[in-house]
Amino acid sequence: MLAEKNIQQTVPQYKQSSYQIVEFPSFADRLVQWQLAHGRHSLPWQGTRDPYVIWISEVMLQQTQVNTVIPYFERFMATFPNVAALAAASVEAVLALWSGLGYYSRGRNLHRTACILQTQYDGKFPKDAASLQQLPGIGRSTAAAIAVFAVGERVAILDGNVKRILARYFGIGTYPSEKKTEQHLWELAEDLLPSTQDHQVLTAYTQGLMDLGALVCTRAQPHCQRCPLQVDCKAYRDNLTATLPAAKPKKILPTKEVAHLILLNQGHVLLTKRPTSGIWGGLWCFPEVTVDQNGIDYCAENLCLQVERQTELAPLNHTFTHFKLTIYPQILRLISHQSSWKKSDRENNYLWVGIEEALTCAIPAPVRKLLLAVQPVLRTFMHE
DNA sequence: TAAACGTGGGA
DNA sequence: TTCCCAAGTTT
Repeated sequence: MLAEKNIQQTVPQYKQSSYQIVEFPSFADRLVQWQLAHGRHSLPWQGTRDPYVIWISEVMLQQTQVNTVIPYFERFMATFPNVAALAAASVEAVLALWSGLGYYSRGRNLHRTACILQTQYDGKFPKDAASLQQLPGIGRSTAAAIAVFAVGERVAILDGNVKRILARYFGIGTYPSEKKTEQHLWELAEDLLPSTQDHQVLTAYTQGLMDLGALVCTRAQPHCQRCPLQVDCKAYRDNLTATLPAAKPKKILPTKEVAHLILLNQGHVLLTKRPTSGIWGGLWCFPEVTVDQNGIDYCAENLCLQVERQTELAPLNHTFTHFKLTIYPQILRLISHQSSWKKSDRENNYLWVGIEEALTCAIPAPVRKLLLAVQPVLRTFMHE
């Protein structure tokens, strides 16, 4: 068995009998055995030690749930099967596949890192977590995950799953992302690592933390009956699983309002590329103006385009992590015989595209929603 | 260091 | 509806 040679950490209260020494399996041993029997083994990025595959999956999984990631991962691997293919692509092509997944700096950093690997590392990945962590978009926990799964390095991860498991197991009542608590959790995570260097054990252990967090030690209504750590879990003992880990301090989200101008002409829609910094960095969006700006005037003054008809659409609410946005969309149908209408082009960060093609571009989720809402309207126009 | 950075699902 | 937050990193 994989873990039997690794029974070293013990739970003191179980070996205090002077009549017989009962070695109770360590935290790590119980987790490893549980993972092998009950964990996930068939996710699309499992069963390989290819660091490229592991890297892409780990980055996609940052702050994103498995079921959301799977289709994105499949598309991404089919299009960019290796570092060379990713490095050879444009950032825009990468962001197009990232469209809808959120946190777009992840996509930009993925491309940056692929280029760095290609030009400075002979297209290969460094073999240790410390080196991996120097690459854009790879922090301490992601670097550790890649190093464990790819080469079996003995390093600790600390993601949301691990924070929740440890907060409950040790009965830690302070907010896990508060600096001092997080430092403590990193130390615990390192202390709990299996003492072996065995690749398969370290993989099962690391995967076991994620699987336990996702399947058993869930945020709401954890399944403690099925937990291999239940016997010495402080939160379970003290009936605190509902209150640990401590909730994030609440903040009231500010609300912003903007108008989005959906310019239509001859079956095409106008998109403009947002600056790299800020929300939706590097993505194609509708021209955005303040709610008190007149869309028709904006078109005339800034784009030299004459509007034939203006139609307001229902407001669209979109919530980010740090603010709420209400989008007031308006369709602006151009007078169709303007010689200059298609002059806006990629070099100016403007792009006229057919609506089907627009849906394949690097666009954020609300723009996709609006494009889908506008599709039938556009067909009506085409038939007039 | 606190804040920026997306989106969708579950309760 | 509203709130919480998920395989975090960067600035």
